[in-house]
Amino acid sequence: MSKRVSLKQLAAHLGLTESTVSRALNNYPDISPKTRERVQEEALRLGYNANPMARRLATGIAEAVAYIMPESNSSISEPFVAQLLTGLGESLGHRGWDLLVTQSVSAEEEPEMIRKLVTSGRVSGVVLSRPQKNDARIKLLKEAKFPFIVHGRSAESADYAWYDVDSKAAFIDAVDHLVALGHSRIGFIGAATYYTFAQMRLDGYREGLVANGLQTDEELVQITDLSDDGGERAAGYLLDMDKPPTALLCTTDLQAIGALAAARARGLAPGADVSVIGYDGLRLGRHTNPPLTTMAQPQAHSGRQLGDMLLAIIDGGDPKNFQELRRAELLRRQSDGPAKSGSKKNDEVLMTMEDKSS
Amino acid sequence: MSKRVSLKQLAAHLGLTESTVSRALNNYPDISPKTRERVQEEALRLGYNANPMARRLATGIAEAVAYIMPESNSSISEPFVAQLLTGLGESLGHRGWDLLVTQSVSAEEEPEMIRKLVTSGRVSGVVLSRPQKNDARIKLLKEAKFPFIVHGRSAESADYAWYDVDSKAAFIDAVDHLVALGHSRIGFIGAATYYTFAQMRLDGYREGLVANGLQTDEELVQITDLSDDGGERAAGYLLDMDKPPTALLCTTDLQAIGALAAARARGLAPGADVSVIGYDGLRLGRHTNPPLTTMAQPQAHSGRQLGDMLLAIIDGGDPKNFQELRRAELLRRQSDGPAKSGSKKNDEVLMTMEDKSS
DNA sequence: CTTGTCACCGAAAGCGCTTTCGGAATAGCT
DNA sequence: AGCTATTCCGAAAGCGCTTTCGGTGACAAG
Repeated sequence: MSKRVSLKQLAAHLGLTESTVSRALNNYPDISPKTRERVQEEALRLGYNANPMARRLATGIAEAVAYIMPESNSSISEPFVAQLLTGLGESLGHRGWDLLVTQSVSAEEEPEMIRKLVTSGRVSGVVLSRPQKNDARIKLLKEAKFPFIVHGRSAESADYAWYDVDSKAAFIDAVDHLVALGHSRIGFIGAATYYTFAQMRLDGYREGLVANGLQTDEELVQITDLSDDGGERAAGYLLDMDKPPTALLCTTDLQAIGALAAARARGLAPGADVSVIGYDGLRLGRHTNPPLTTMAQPQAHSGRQLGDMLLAIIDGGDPKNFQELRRAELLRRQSDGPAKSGSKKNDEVLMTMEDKSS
Repeated sequence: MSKRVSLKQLAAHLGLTESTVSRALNNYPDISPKTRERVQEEALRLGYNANPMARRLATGIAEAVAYIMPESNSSISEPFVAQLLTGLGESLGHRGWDLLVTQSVSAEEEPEMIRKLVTSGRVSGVVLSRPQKNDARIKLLKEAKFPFIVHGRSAESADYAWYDVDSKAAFIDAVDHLVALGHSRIGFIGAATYYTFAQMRLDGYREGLVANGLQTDEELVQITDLSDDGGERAAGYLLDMDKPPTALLCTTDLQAIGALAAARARGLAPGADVSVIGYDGLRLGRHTNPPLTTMAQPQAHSGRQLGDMLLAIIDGGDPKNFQELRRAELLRRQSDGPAKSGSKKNDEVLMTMEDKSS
């Protein structure tokens, strides 16, 4: 195992001062190209690597970024963490920075945790996810003028950096789609609306109804928790109504999967007897019964994107310039279909749908 | 925002030296209880927190641990990362240590990455997952005498720390179960056997057959990749044989989910016409068609456990003393059932099964 | 009253880097 | 040749802690 070689040793090898060597390695302009090259070659040869802690202490730069994991009480609360972390790590890796992962013990202590993280100087920036509408953490970070970026948005999102998918638009699209299929009585399965994403999806649902000239029956919106069980309960309630909805729009795929179960349990075939649409585009939706139609969000490079944006902010960029809104797309599998009532009308509609997708 | 207060300032407030204050805070025995208390109170009052980088530089302790993420090319390759990270973070949090997440760009560069991680001094220990049978990283870490723990095992697992589930035993159990259901022609869907877990599950399958006096038909074992698609392909191949197996044992739930799809595509009802058993105990298996029977591994506290064990090793514990083997348990849902041939015999068997589980 | 013994705190030297500043050598100009 | 302007490197002071080592005062023992 190669022993660690210090700056001092490297300098001795070269017959130079530590300070000169340091500046040579850091590309200071006051070092002659010749010695710079000589130094860098020798550094490579000896396998020199600056001690990060020493550098961080001297420069005051933590060279690290923290990702705040969303509370994982609901098992698969954030289905894409692994992917996200990979992307973040990739982005940070280019600079040789570290990716820290932290989570709050409880929601109440989260602001305090953030404060500690910020003042401790262990990180140069923070990535937040699943913000609430009025998120104390965001407020805190803004006041502290600490670099951060949010995966998602809060109610006031004008003056900080974020990366989000326009789930409101997605839900409008979903309603449009269902209406085009002949549905007029559409149920909504939501989540606690202190989460911005939950609120936005509900807003999209409502706007979609209005845009299509449909009445909004408040009985049809059920707020529950973000799990399959929650979806199952809510769907059960809706389907057991006297005049049940013919379609169910769910805030997450996980809820939608639960809704599928609720429908089947009542002898209803999702896709034929009742339409169920989720949101996320989870791959596992391909294997549900039936395969789940969903609004698929572009997940591919979000981690990479978040990382790059955050780094730009840390470098002094104005957070306001780093806001990116992506769109989700309808991914039709088999849990949606024409409404049961009118048949001729539906056929027409289906054709227009196909036209649309082609 | 509370400005950072330095040791110097704190010392000035107290009319003491930095060194005294430092030792008071670190509970050195040569500080009188009275001043120790006074110091600690004032530190709390002023919100003093030592600069981590300075402390780490001075002590030479990185106060951090790295989790090496498995390559996530197959999307849900490690379904439990979030949970694992939560547990690890919890364990480390008690000490105020950081959790770093890294991943290798490519499998080839992974040893080099590990070497960098170790020599850089950024972490005090490492958590590895998904080891290969002859894992270069483990070899490296052992030679460097660097603290680490493995989530899983390699071929030679005697002299390092690990936490694993006995998937070999699990697969023996699974075979027993299928045999008890009357199956004698059992297919196996595996993964590349350079992964230890893949090899062990295959071993379990084979041993289970032998133990039940069954022939091992090498045609019945199909190695494929760790995805639903892989499972689907392999299952398709097996089910299309002239004399197809009546049961399919899959290395992961994801593969099993694919196998379910393959069966359905051929008009076979999993659970009735063909039995499919997975491994992992993914929650989403509750919602497949039909719900997936699986060998559920105890996942609850593995992260916590790994963290605690690693810390103990970093504290000087002998790695050999930190090896923990857990058992997986059969979680019967609906994708398994009696073999189609003999009926009377199956009924008997089912009764014994129920006895067993009660 | 002296001496030895603790208990307790201060002084100072690091930890391994970065960065400002100044100064010697060289180059550029008249 | 004389002077200023560059170019390039060394000296030294940190960054904010920890930790060893002495040294002072108090106290008990002689």
